Amino acid sequence: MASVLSRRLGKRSLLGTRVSAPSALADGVLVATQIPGLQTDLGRASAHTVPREDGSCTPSAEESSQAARCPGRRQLHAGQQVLVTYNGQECAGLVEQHNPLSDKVKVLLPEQGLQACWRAQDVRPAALQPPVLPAAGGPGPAEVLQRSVSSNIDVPKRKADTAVEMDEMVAAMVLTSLSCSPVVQSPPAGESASRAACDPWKESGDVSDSGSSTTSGHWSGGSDISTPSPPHPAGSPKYSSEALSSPQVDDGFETDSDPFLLDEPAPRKRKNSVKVMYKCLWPSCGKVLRSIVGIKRHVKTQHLGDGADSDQRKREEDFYYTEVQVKEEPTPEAAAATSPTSASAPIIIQQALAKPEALLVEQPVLEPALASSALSQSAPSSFWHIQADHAYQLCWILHVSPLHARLGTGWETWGPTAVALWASWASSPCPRSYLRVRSRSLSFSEPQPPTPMLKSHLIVASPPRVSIGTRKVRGEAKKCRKVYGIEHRDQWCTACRWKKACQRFLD
DNA sequence: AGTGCCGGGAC
DNA sequence: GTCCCGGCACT
Repeated sequence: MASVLSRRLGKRSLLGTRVSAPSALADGVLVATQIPGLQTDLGRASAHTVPREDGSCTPSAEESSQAARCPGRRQLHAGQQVLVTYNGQECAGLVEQHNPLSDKVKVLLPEQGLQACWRAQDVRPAALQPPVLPAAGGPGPAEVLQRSVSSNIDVPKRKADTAVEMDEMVAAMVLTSLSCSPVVQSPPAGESASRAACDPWKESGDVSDSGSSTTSGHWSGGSDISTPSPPHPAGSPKYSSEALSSPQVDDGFETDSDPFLLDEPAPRKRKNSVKVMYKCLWPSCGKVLRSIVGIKRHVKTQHLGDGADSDQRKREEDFYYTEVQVKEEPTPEAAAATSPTSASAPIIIQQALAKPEALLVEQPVLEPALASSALSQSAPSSFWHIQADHAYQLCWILHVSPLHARLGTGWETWGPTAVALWASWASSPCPRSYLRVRSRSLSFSEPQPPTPMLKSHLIVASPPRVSIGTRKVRGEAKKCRKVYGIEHRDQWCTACRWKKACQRFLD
C-alpha cells in the first residue's frame, strides 16, 4: 500500500517543484524547493537557476555567492519570509524575531507548525536563493543540498532522434530505389526523373549499405544488398530467413510491442568486412566497379553500345551487372554456407533473393573467364557472393543450369556467345511460376553426371539425390494391384505381393 | 493420398 | 529363398 502511495506520489511528482530528501539519502542530489506558498519569490529565484552541462541546474553565481558570503550580516525583520533548513529539509518560514546580538532568528514554520530558533547565518531570505554552491567554508546545513535539479524532468537527450530520421530517410530512399529497380521499371518518361533521384544515392555505393545496418535489409527487392547474408556466427541462414519471414518487423523502434523480439540479440549488423561491388556479367568481361552508376555506364558504353536508350536496353544493362559481396576474410561459416546441406530450396523468388546462400555461385562458374579477373586474384582468400538481384538474373541462373545438365556438358564448353545468347534470352522478365518449376528441376538427375567443376560450384536448391539414377522409372503399364485390386491380392503376382517390381505386367 | 518398388529384416 | 514391410519417390 505504501508503495502504491509512494508510486502515486512519485507519479504526481510536481514538475517544477524541487524536492529534497534527508541527508542520508540525499547524496547531494536535490536542491532548491519551490514552495507553493512562496511561489512568487521562489519562482523568480528558481528562474535564475543556471542549467549545467549535466542537465542539472544551479543557482546563478551571484545569488549563491551573495548568500554564502554574508549570511550573518543581514538584518531580518519580523514577518519576513525566509528559508531554513529543518530536519535536513529546507522549509519556508516567517521571521518572528531576529536578535542581532545573539544572532539568532526565531522562525515560525507554518508547514511544520512549529517555531524554532536558527542562527542567522542559517536563515536565508526567501527571495534569495539558498547557498547551494559548495562554499569554501565549513560544512553548512545547506551543503546537503548541493546538486540541483532543473525545474523540469531531465530527459536524456535522445541521440536516437537523428538516427530515427536517418533511418526513415534511408528506408524511404530504399523504397524509392526499389521503385527504380528494373523489375518494376516505370515508364521511360518518369524513369529519368526517378533515376536521377536514385542514382546519387546508389552512386555512393555505401548508402544502402550503411542504411541497412539498422533496417537489416528486409527489403526483398532486387536492389537489396543489405540482406543479412554475410555469414553470421549465430547461423546466418536462420537469421536471414527469419529476417525475411518477417519483413515488416523493424528491429528499430517498434520492437517494444513484441515481447518475442525483446529477447532477440542485438540488431544484426552487416559486417564491415563485406563489400558490395557491382560486377559486369558480360561474357569475358567481369569488370568490377564500386558504384552502380559506374557499372551501368560500363555496360551501356562497353557492351550495349552507347546512345541507345530504349527500354529494352535499360533492362539489358541492368541484367549485365550484378551485385557482388566480397568478403575480405573468409570465415568457417562462409564455407559452411556453401555446403549443399545448408541450402534450402528457393520456392519463390523472394526466398531465393533473401537467401543468397541458396544461390551461391562461385565466380568461375558463371564466367570461367573471370577466374583470372583482377579482383579474384588480388583477394585469393575472398569469395564471391553473387546475388541475383534481378528476377531475370535469377531466372538465368536457374534456367541455364538444367539446360546444361540436360546437355551433359560442362560450363567450360559453353562459349561466350552461348552464354550471351542465354543471357539475352533470359533477360526477359521471368514469371515466378517458371521459377517455381525450374527450381525443382535443379538437381542433376541425368545419368551422365555433370562435370565435377559444375557440381562443386553450383550450389543449388535441393541436395542432389543419389539414388535417382538407379531407381526404376515407374512404368505406365497396369500392375497387379491396379488390375485385380487390393481385395484380390491373392491374384497378384508374387512380386506385387511382396511389394516388388511387378513381373506380370512388365513395361 | 495412392501407388510402385527398393532395401532390408525375419524366418 | 520366401515372405513381409518400412519408407521413399512419384503421380
